[in-house]
Amino acid sequence: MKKVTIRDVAREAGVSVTLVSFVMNAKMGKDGRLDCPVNPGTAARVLEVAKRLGYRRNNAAASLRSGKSHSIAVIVSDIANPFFAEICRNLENIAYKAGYTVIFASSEENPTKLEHLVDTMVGFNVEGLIVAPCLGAEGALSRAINVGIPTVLIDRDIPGEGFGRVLVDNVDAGIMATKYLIHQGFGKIEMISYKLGVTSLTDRELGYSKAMEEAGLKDDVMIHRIDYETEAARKCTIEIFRDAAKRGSEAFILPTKKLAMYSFNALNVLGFNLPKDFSFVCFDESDIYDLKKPVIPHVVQPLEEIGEKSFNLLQKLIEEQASQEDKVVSLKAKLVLGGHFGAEPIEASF
Amino acid sequence: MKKVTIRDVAREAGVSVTLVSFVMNAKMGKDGRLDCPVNPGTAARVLEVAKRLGYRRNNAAASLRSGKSHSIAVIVSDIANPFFAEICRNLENIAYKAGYTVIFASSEENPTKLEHLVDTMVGFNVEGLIVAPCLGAEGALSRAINVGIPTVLIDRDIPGEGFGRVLVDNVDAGIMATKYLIHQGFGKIEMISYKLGVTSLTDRELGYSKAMEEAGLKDDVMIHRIDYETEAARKCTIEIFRDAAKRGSEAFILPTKKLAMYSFNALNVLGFNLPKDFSFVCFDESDIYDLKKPVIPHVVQPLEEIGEKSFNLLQKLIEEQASQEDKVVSLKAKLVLGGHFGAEPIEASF
DNA sequence: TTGAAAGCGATACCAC
DNA sequence: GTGGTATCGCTTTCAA
Repeated sequence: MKKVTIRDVAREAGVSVTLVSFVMNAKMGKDGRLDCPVNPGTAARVLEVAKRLGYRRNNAAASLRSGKSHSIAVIVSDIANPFFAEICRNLENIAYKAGYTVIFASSEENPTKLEHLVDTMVGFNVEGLIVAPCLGAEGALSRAINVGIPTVLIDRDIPGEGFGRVLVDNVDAGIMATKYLIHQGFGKIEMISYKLGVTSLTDRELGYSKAMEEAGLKDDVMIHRIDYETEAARKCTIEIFRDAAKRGSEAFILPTKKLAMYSFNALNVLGFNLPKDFSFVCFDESDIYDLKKPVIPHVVQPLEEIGEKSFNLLQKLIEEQASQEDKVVSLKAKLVLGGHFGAEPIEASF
Repeated sequence: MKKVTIRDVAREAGVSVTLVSFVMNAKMGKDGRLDCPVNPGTAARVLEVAKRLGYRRNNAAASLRSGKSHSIAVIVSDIANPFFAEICRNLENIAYKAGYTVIFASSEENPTKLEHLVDTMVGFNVEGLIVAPCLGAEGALSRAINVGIPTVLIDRDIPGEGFGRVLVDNVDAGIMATKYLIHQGFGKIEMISYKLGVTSLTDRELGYSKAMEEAGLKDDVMIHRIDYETEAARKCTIEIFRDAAKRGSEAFILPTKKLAMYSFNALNVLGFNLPKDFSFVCFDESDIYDLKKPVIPHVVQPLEEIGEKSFNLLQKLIEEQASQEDKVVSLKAKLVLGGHFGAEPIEASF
């Protein structure tokens, strides 16, 4: 019931605490023996006693003394968002293999909470941070950098020196979605977006506009910007589609999954059908995209790569081996045209 | 760049470390003043210096000394599963309001990893654990209990004394789903499940069998058990439905979202339609359930309640105020028959 | 190979 | 109200 310390183990095994510390921290050499300056017999005894007594190292003490914790923190803006959840999962896997423990936390798009979380994490002596910054995160994250905590930004960019960055090229994603529709023969292509103003969205908008202009469709550019996740936003979407039919719109780009859901709902309510009445290019992943026939084209981000690259970068940063050009990783999104369930997804570049 | 300690603040403010500690831990009283035995002027000076120097408390040190960390750990079996992600989000919200920081981790259904995580968390001096145990978790969790770490089990049950438990009544959920279909006039009702053998699934199977027997349909009970998330499992599902048509089956209960997805896929492949060819009752939540017309009946678990109740129970456990009957919380699942998007979901009890 | 002893940065107890 | 100081459990010299 009460805590077993290194001293208890030392006393019971008849050795010094130093020895116990050595043994407990030794890693297995390739020859299956502990690579530490301890007599194998002694080591074995220590191990046995530690196990018998149920000893567990107190990380707080260890990390207080050593300044290392062998753990990193990942702070996303919403852990319940499958997009982030999947990144977290991959990240955790990679980090685990590298011997790091990952602590997750969710800022819920709340800068105060984010600040609190950063403080807590830094207080835990985590060796680095991977953060999907919410609005207003600059202050807290700059401070983290300033006290020497390596920090990698994912998904959204914010201004600031010293951050590592693993970002998806959202301008390219927007261009790709638009070009695909143009290639399909559509001209009256519109986009529904949020008023939010985060880089991931504004970049997609930019890509859309660019591609339209390049195709000589500048005058047909139409971006509807609705509120972020409110009931009004859902209703607003219905109105957009009601008018769209009158306007003769042919296709829509829905730059987030939620926007796609609002749109499906609108079609349902208005009695429209895909692809008879409109063509869509959606973003992210949804059961619906895959199950519709034909499959709804959707742009997916390389979640696995985001997890992997961000951890690798952070590790380099921690070990102070990151060159200036290592510090920005740009990834490409992919347009998926097929692949419901078992079938291989068909990827396309436009 | 280098770390600012409590001593630096004390020296700079011309007071003792004790004073600084008092001030840094003081909470705001309702009168907007710090409720600690410190001269307000002194306190203000300390606060100012702390801010100017960029002081942050070192949690490792604080928790080493006090044995408290004001943080809890939540370990789920798969953080990328929306079911768990949503629970985590709710949990975090409640805990945050109660002044606790939550650390999330994912065991990836791997008992070794779970053990490692429990050790790390305990090492961080977390004050309690909320765990969705994977298979083989008994050992690690019993040890946690034995060293006095309050632990609450969610989603799945495992044997063992001392755990708090917040579980959904899955037998009831199975009964509810079955009764609904019977009430709709179906008799040839089947279930597709996994070979897995975790309580959440076996209880749903049990509920199904019970309800069928009660309705005098004992001879029609048919449970197909497929492999867990393999390509073979998906294909197997197709065969099940091919045969089902010949057999004259009328309805299916799909006790997880993934099983529902396999089934939708099978219908697609075979050219069957809902509800023309079969009727479904699914589990969990999916964009598809809501968007189909009519909405596909599905059984949902009270995710918010699971988060809330498990934290509350853990807090009681930590404060040693949990009576024996507090330690088991049983929640009911709900059958949702309508409510795509904005509309209020229609709940039914059968 | 082994051990003694000096801290890491807070808190908590006790004096003043 | 304020300050001195003994820990918390571990890692890490440094000597033996």
